[in-house]
Formats: sequence, C-alpha cells, structure tokens
Amino acid sequence: MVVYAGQGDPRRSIELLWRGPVTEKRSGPKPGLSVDAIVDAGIAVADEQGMAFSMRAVGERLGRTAMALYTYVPGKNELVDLMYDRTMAELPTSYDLSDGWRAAVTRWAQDMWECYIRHPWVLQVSQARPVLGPHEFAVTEALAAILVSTGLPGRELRGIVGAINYFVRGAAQTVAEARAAGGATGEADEEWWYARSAVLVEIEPDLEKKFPMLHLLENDREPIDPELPYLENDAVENFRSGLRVLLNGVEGAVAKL
Amino acid sequence: MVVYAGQGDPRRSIELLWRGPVTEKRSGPKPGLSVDAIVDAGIAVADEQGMAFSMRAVGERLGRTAMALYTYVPGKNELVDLMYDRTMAELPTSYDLSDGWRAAVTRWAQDMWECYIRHPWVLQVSQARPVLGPHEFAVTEALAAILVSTGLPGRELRGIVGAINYFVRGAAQTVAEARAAGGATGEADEEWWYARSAVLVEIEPDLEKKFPMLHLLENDREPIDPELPYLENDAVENFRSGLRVLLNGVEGAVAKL
DNA sequence: GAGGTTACTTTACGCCGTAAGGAGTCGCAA
DNA sequence: TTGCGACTCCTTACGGCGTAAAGTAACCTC
Repeated sequence: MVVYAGQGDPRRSIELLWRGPVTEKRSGPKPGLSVDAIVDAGIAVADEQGMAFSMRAVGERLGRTAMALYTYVPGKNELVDLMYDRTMAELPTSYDLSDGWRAAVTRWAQDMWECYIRHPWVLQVSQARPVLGPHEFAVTEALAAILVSTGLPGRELRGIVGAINYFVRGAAQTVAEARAAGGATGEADEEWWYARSAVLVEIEPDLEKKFPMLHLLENDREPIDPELPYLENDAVENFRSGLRVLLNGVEGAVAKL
Repeated sequence: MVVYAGQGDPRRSIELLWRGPVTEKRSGPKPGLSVDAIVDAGIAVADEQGMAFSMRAVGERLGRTAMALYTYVPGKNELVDLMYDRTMAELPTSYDLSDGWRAAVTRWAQDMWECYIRHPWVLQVSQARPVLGPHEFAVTEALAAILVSTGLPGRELRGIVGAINYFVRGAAQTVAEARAAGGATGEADEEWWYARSAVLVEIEPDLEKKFPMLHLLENDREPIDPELPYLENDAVENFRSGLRVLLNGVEGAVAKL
C-alpha cells in the first residue's frame, strides 16, 4: 500500500498534525485513548508488520476494537500522516556547522538513514504530496540550514536538497526492503539471493557474457563489515561512496562561487 | 501496496521471466489467453489504476474471471514482476558515447524518467530484491556500459550507479505520485496545494519565521514551462539541476584519475 | 470412444477499511 | 433528582481484496 497524504478533509488533517495540548473540558465518558497513544501504537505495529498493518491490529494493541480509533482519527490515511510526522520528530532539528557543511550534511544523511531503517514503512509514505506536519518541516529545515551556509542560491539548493533526499531514501529502501522481504518470508537475504541466482545461472548459463558491464561492475569488492548480510553490506558501501560523489558535486558548485 | 519480488517459488518466477517462445503441444482445450496477453492487460490496468489494481480487473479486461489468470501466472506478485520486466523492455539497451559519457548518462536518466512517468506503478516495485528479469538487467547494463567508459573502478561505479538510480526514481516519484494523488481524488495539484496551504497559514500564521531556511530556499524561482502544473514544474527543475550536481561529482572523480 | 489433461468457472474463506447504529457513561441544566 | 445531550466504544455489516478448492467442459492421445 502506498499512502497519499491527506485525502480527507484538509482542515481536520492539518489540525491534527499541528494540534497543541488539547485540554478542553468535554461531557461524556472520559476518553480511554488519545491521538498520541494511537499514533504510538500505530508506529509500533507498523515497525513490526510494515505499511500493510491493519486498523484492527492497532486497536488490538490498545485493547480496543478497530472502530474505537475512528473516534480520534478520521481514517487510516490520516493516521499514517500522523505516524509519519511523529517519526520525523526523532531527528535532530539542527546540526553543528563547526566542521563545515559537508560533515554536517553527512551526519544529517546518516541520521535520516537510520531513522528510515528503524521505521521502514516511512519510506512508503508519499513524498510528492508532503504531509505538511511540523516535524517534517523541521527535518528539511535542518538540511536547508546546513546548505544555505554554502552560499549557493536557492535555485541550485532546491535541486540539491531533492537529490540528497532521494538518494538517502533510495539507499535506505534498498536495505529496508531487503530486511522486510526476508522477515516476511522468514528468508535471510543470502538464502533468497542464493535460491534465485542458482536458478538463474541454471536457466541462463552465459549471463556474464550477455551483461559484461554488470559483471565488470562486480569486480573490485572490499569487505566492509563482515557481520552484516551480503545485500546490506553492499548497500552500506554504496551509500557511503554514492554520498561522497554527490557531495563532491555540491563542493564543485560551491567552489565556483 | 508494495510488492516484494518473487515471494513464491523462485524457479517458477525466473522461468516465467526468462521464458523463450513456448511452443509445446499440450492436450486439453486450447489456451484462450497467454502470459504475454495477461502481462499486457496488467500493465494497461495498472497504468490506469495504479499498483492497487486487482486481479479481477485484469481478468475482466480479458473477458475472463480473476481465477483464469492463475492458470498462467502463480499469483499477483509474480504478475507484477513480469509487468515490471516487460516495462523495462521499453528502454534502449545501449547509448551512443560519441558525445561523451555525460551526455549519454543524461539521456539514460531522461529515458528512465519518462518510463517511470508512463508507468508510475513501477516505482512501487521493490528495488532491494531485484526482479532479476532480462530487461531489468539490460537497463542497468546500459547505464553500466556508459559509466565503465569513464575508467572509474567498479568499487566507485557501484555507488554511482546506485546514486543515479535512486535520484531518477525519487525525482520521478515526486511527479508521478502528485499526478496519481490528483487523479485519484480528481483534485489538480494546485487545488490540493491551495486547500492545504490555506489551512496551514490559518492555523500556523508565522510559518515563515519558524522555518526561515525553508523560506529562503523558495526564493530565486524561475519559470520553466508555464504549461505544467506547479508541483510538476518544480520537480522538473529539481531533476535537471540535481542531476547536474550529481554528474559534476562523477566528473570530479573522473578528473582525479 | 474412453480416459487423462487442461482452461476456465463458481463458490467460498479470511482478510481489509469503514459506514451505521446502539449501549453505556458522564456533565450539566431544570 | 432527573432528564438530556454529548461522548466513547461496541457490534454488525458491506463491499472490496487475493486466492484455495472443486466442478465443468473442451480437447488430445490411445
């Protein structure tokens, strides 16, 4: 499932996202739940089951039925928006620039990456229609603050912010989905890869001759962390070296100023 | 829905992906359908309805029930894999290098981008567990062939291939999902954005003061194509300038050789 | 023409998000 | 004190989904 932000009433969604401490006195029975509790439960369930978590599962975790949630939250889409923004609150809102913008961006990317890995379902919340929550803003503000310090014009910075975002998301997705797929089927990465590549070379024996450049790309490997599974190791290496290249490009633009 | 590649029997999946022209004579009634026809229908339905298309809808388009498809294809996941690989067949398998690697990579990215826009559901097929189909290989082979010509070592190229891939996917996703969300609700981008930003400034009036760097980033805009809707315009600009920065980074690495 | 194989259908199961309506609980005004 | 409206939470139900199971009819081979 992919969730598009805020399909429902925009006012209701945004009020929930930016809600302050609501303390109105109201009649009727005391609420046994709260939006916060539901969002927490939702995150916990989604961390375990991925974006395909069900309202019933969230309710169950709170000792309620699924329908009880609808008292607090208009629907699943809005709940996901709230979960997304809450998750973004885990990240720092500003970065130390004393080691230069490059070190700061690297730390931002690292933090973001780790957050994605902790909450892989976040990677499936649409980016195109931003959730427009306060913490989502804050995270981008943090990156913008670092990059503005380079002195580059806004026109160029927007592309760079996008590129960094896309890159971190993509790289994290590679790891996150590998884990999720393994977890869902109980298969480890290696097993999955082994089973398929074995069948592949059996059916298509001269794969290396058909795709020589891909084969060339596989050369020159160095182990990074032998503790990590194969695919993950690969992803971490690609993350580091890809980010380095990307930031070199930024550095080039800065140097031309 | 996000589809993880090949959850089913690996042999069956990969045989389907790499199947040659199957011409065995078989007993029983003549097949009225074929894997190819089903894959085509699936792509057509997914282009219209997105990844949340249903097996029933694909069957209906072929004048059959949903269950008829299961004679040819093990399940929806496998069908999506086949649709994915078929879609990749739309792309060129090699690029002219006479204008240099940079021009070639730019064309590759442009082609890839357009393919994603034509078939937005492709962006929701997992990347981490590659589908391992022949055309997916061919597309990456094409990019690898261009980049190998730079002379950079495989270690560095893997990160670069990843970065370019992530970037193009992310940038395309921004446009694709904006369109999809608009299409699903019948809202145009502008309306969506207007409705939300209006509520936002009402609820949080001093947004610009809370996130000054984001506000700074919005400066210095220039119109690219006034025909395109707002969000899309933005995305196209970011795609171009982001790719430029990324390739500058690659160029830096090449220059150091 | 019999028997096995295959294409396709019908039916059904257990999920999903959520609409509708009812039961019980509380604050407050009469 | 009583009644009422507001509120939380429940049960039930609907129409969707992917697909398992079993049945029917077409076709090939012997």
